[in-house]
Amino acid sequence: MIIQIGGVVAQRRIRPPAVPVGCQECHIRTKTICQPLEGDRLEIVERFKQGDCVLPAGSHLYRPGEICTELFNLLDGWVSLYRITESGRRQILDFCLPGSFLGYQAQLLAPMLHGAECVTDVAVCVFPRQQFSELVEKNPCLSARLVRMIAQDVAIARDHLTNVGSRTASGKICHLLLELSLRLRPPGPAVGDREVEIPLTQHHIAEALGLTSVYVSQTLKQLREQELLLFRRGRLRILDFEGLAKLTDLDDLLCT
Amino acid sequence: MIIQIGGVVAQRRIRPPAVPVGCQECHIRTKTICQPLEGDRLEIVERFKQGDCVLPAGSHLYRPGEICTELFNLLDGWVSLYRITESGRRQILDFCLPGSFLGYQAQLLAPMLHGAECVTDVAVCVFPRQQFSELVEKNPCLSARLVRMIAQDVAIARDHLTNVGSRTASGKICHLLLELSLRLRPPGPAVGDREVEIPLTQHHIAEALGLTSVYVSQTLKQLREQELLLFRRGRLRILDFEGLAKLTDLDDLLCT
DNA sequence: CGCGATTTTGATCAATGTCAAAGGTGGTGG
DNA sequence: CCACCACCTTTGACATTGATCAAAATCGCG
Repeated sequence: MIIQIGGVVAQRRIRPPAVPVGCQECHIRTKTICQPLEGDRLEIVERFKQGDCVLPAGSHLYRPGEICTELFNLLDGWVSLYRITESGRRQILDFCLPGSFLGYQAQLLAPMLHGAECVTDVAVCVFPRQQFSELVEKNPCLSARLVRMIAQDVAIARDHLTNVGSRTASGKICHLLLELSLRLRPPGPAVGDREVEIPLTQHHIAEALGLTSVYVSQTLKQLREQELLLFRRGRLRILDFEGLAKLTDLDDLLCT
Repeated sequence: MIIQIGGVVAQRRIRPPAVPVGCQECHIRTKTICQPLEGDRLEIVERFKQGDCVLPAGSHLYRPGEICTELFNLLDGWVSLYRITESGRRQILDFCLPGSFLGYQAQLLAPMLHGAECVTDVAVCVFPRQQFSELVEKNPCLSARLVRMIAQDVAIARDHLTNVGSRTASGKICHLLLELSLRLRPPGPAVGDREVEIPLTQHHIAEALGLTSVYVSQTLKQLREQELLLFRRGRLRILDFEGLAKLTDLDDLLCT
């Protein structure tokens, strides 16, 4: 079943989002909460699941302060998690890639502490929020998986905090882009100068790092001139991996 | 049993740390991981626990990159969690109060991603790390509790990220101090102008907010002159709650 | 071709960092 | 009880990073 949610405002469309046919064929199964379920046991989530849903870039899965009645497995596309401060500034907390489990928070049924906006066109698999605690309680393996996923979120949030709190603008930008490029190609030490697709606006980068988009533009220019990296129109090319390593601690990136 | 750990360098001693006699009498029992265990069932952790330990201010429970063989329940005192960047700067991630459960991370047995340093003299209750996963698996109620505690850590880390990424220096300082004062007196709307003890150095505040300690000093002076708040020698007095509310979003604070 | 969104550029300004030195404070030992 | 010392805080002058404002250039798309 395909269900429909939320707003409009389409923008960044890389390719049509892919929706798998069933949990068995789901390409993100091993990355998300469903990972511990094998073979027959996949039915547990298959029956629980509400349906799939495709959303255009710019639409919101949920907004901060809102009561949200679903939980989401990101199947395809990029989503940004964000908060809005009293002054109206928007702080992006994280960029989520396929396999992310979105919408969980300590007080499950309370108003959302953050929002989730589609950066690109997106496909999600939707769970009902109400019965989720029950599902987890009945399946201890899911709860172990949940702990690990959330603990990972802590590590990521702290990594971003460290980045935003203690690096200079160019350091922040390099760290963020490197982090994303590593998340996109997890395995091995293969770090050539190949390109990766990072469908973000300079404005997105600015909002994630607590900078202005014009300063991001200027800093990216410098990085280009220093032949460290090249980021244009959603494509990142890493020119000098060694040089970047000095600017931004790679250790962090490897262990998150 | 009292066991001994770690370094020296005593400094900020408010009062001697309190170590409870047994889990039954433990004053932080309901705040930490042990919360779901009642009556007889407390034995589960009582048998598991390795012992208690008192540490002087300035000593480390564990350092980043280190293999740590314990997990800690903070019984008394304040602890800072921090990371060190390639440039040597230290970013404080959080200040932990009694009841915090310290040292858990996604890859339990991997080197620690952050360090934990005692801000004041501290008392902790020590768990062995090796068998912890097993303990949790055998007791589903603990795993549910663990999920909630870690999810809370995510919310806190994101709150700090928002603070550091999107507020001005005075906004950051107010937010941090207000957050801490609310954590110290959780219940009700009682917010007089009474004092709270916040045993932090201006340097601690600077390291948590990505500022310099001299700028923290200057900004605190301004806040004093604007009669918003008064922070001196580890004591915070809130002078103008309304005024502060405009500078720093209180909603966040209430829901974390 | 024309429009909205994004990126770039240049000029100027404000916030925060850096450096250096002087006061305070509390703890310790004589 | 006093003197000293380490650490913490304050102050002032100055340097730098990054923000702001405004306008032009570019891009993607219909």
